[in-house]
Amino acid sequence: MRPTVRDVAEEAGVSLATVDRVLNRRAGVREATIARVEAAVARLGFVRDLAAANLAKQRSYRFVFIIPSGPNIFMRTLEQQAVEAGRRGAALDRISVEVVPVPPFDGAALARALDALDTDTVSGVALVATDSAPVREALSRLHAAGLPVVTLVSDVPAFRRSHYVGIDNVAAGRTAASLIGRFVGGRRGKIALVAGSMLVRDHVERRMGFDQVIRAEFPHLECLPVLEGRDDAEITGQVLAACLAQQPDVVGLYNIGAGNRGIIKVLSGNPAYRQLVVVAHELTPHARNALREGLFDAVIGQDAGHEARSAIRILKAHIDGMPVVEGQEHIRIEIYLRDNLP
Amino acid sequence: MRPTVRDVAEEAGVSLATVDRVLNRRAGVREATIARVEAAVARLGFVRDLAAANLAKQRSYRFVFIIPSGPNIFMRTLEQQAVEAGRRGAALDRISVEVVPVPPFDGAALARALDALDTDTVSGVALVATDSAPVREALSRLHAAGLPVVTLVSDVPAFRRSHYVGIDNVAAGRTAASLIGRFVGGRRGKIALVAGSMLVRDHVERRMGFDQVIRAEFPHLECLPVLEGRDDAEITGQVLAACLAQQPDVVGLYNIGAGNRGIIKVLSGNPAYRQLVVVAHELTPHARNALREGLFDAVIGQDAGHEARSAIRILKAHIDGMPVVEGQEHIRIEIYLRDNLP
DNA sequence: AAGATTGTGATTTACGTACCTCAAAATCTG
DNA sequence: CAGATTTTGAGGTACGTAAATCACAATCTT
Repeated sequence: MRPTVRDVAEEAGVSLATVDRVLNRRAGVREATIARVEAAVARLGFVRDLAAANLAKQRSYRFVFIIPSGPNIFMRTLEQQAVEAGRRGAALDRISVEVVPVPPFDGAALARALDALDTDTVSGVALVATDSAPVREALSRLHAAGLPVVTLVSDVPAFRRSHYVGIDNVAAGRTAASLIGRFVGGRRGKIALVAGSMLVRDHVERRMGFDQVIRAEFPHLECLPVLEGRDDAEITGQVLAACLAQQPDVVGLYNIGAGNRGIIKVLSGNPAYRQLVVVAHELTPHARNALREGLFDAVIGQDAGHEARSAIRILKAHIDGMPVVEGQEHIRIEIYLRDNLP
Repeated sequence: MRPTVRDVAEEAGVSLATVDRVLNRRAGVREATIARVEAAVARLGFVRDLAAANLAKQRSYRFVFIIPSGPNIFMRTLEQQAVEAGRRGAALDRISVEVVPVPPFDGAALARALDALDTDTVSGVALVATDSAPVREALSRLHAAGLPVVTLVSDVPAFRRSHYVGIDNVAAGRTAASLIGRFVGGRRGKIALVAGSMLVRDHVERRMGFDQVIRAEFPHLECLPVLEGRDDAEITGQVLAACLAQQPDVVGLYNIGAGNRGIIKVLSGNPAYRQLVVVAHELTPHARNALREGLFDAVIGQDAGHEARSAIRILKAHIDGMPVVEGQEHIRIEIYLRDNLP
């Protein structure tokens, strides 16, 4: 049988109340006594039964997810997964999840949303970060209030948040470059790059990683300046169409951000574009179709459901003072070809 | 506040004891009363608090993982992850995990191990299945005894087990073929295939998927007969070396099973072999090095930690009568290039 | 109709921890 | 050494469910 607090009390030769004071770091216990209790805990290998503890504590967790609004399908999936994970968590643990939408690429709006949070009733925050000064300040305020903060998908400097949940975007960019470079197969030419905005870290980092590898390993390829599509299918389509019309020797295309629908529309509009090696992000239904039809050659994905669940687990672990299981929370760079579509 | 059994009792106009009988499907309640209680449950949206229930029940879960012994690093990782997940589970839920080693590729031994399980004290079984008649029969016996059974990595026919935790091996084979086909870049030639044994389903399925895609999409490539390395580095190395020495026009290599060490030794022994496009399975330290050095071109992986945790969650869900969260338990086919190594 | 069987209710204890109160003991202060 | 203060002990209640006991009523047997 597992040892209980009673066993610890007996082993340490103190009362149950004292063990309780030590375990819950309440004041009013002499150093020497604390040491005795801790020794007993160690000797018995006592581990607090979290289920029973939470039952007694009647603790509940109120988590807020701040996610960009708009048609970005990945963000919508993330939102939906967060809500669903919350619904499920409500049954087992006492978790509730609320989603607060904010306009995309708008640091000021995000900062306002952060400042509007009631730090007394909210127990943790997960957000897709736009990396700007007001956001960083707002995060510092949350940190000061003792709220755990998790960044999703796109990060901010490490000391502003408790944890980052998302892929390594530099590595994702490198991967995209490697795939395009190898799939192009020795031909020389230019590569078109489309991002949402250079105001979000994830896009900046992907671009960086991409550049690195192209320069180092595929010097016969050349990256064109990054187009900005604001993660909007319309705009993305327009800027890409203009670029392709103007540049004759494009052999590859890397869509760093969202707006795959716009890309697909342009590509399927001109048979010549089928030759292009295309890599995009996020396995949305559109991207999946494009892969199946050979319009896209690879898609780099990340598991929105995993990220939502992971964020919740991490916030909860921070509050409970439990360690985070790194292996479980690491978000992988997924590569999809036509052949491993789930 | 969440409704409790008391609320349900009041709402249904019956006593707590009756509610308890209905909820736990105990005998001695009239149909009409059962219906009334169930209506009340539905009306209030009552969900039993599993933590409290397990606390009261003093229920504990004893899970047995049956994993092939031997030097196969992936299997060793799986074992270690299972033990670790069990250690962690001991604190929260009351989970214990034991690992039973069996000789690899030995259906009779596996069947004996299954039959040796004490179905009274074991609450669930996870196994890496060798697919043979005695194993299928032993699984049927476990099923009859009411034990949930999860297959890991390699499957058996669906009605013999409760759930399969692992990648879609046919798709994995297709993915390998697609990568090799595209990386070869139009050259024509032969592809060497090395598996552990054609007695395990995962290897058979990978091979099938691989063949499919090569035939359909890369007709200029030809698959050589499958070599069997018994997931052993020594043997794998020997059969591969012999094959390569004999076949002059091999352009690609797919290692379906383990024994990457043997492959690497052969490849690094002859500079000419550096030209080969090589795809292997499982991101072991050796495979990782080989990727980094360009000896391997891609590695197809699966997350052993995820699989171990997933198996435990699924077994527990079966016992608790809770639904399985498919999205969470789906094991992805991971593709690793030099650039997205974690 | 007496006895057996079955359905139901009321009540209690238990699980392991948190947290509260009140009193007693130990230690410190002057 | 008295008085003040800090530390410790004893005991209780609570969390939400499981499960047991006992009592009684309703229904069925013969």
